[in-house]
Amino acid sequence: MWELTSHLHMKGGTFLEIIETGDGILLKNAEDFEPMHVFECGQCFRWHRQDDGSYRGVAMGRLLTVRKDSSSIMLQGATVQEFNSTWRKYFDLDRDYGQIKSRLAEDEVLKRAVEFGYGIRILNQDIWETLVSFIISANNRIPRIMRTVESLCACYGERRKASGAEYYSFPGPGTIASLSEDEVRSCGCGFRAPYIIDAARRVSGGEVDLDGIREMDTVHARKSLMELRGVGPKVADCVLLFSMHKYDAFPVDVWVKRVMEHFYIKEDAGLGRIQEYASEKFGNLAGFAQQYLFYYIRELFGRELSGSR
DNA sequence: TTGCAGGGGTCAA
DNA sequence: TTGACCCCTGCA
Repeated sequence: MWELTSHLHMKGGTFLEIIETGDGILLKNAEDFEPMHVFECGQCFRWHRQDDGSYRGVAMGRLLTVRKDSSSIMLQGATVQEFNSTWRKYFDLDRDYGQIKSRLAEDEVLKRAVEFGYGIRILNQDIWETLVSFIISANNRIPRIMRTVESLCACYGERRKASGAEYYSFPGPGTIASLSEDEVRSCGCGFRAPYIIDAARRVSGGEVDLDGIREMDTVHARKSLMELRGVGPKVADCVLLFSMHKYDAFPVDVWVKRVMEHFYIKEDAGLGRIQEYASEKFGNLAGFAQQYLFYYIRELFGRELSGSR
């Protein structure tokens, strides 16, 4: 049953049409949006593929199912109000990815990577959740990171209901600050448990202001994040890119290191050299380039090896 | 069945 | 620069 049409938004020369249906929001003409690419390019850990190919997840405290049919995207469980206040920004829908891709595709390697992961979008995720998730990601693999995050939410998140389904929010810094190391460890966090508790105490106590860090330039924001225990260059760059709109951040993990050495630098290179190279070559699109490259190299060579992040 | 090697960011020595 | 950290997977 279709209801109410229609909220029109300009986006890169085409109109994104937003239609409210009985059980969600339908986005027509949503270009450059492929749920599999968005949710499986390593930027998020609470989205799960369903048997019908849709993805269901909890983000920004809400349960949502995302489904793609031909050229439309269905956001099942969302209202127009939630779309405007939350999902539009979360899915970065006001950005013209077509333009970004054509600029990146001037480079031969990225041309292939962009063709492969054509529907990637960089999500604007909650900063606290992104910080904790990527502290957990250190020395870890994606399936285990997902299990650990779910376990933290199930044990210490808030239990909520939406359209008959139960789900758990991500526990806030105040909640985690009150937990013991054993309680956090028991969720599968391992040696990262003290880092997570330390971050929770400093954030909930006001010593660290995550929103304030987001307002800094990339260099200072990165430095501030790295003052947290368990946050090195890679974790800091992921937080910058996936929750703070710092699109010049270029997270370098083993896969990105491999792809940069193999295709560009042609020899072993340290982190500093790789980031310098990326910054010169991709500039303020470095973060986008990183996502296309990561998805491309991992899907081609890595998936059966590990699933690491 | 068991046990061991390997993977992966950050910290501390 | 290097080993330890926690846990899972793959393979003898």
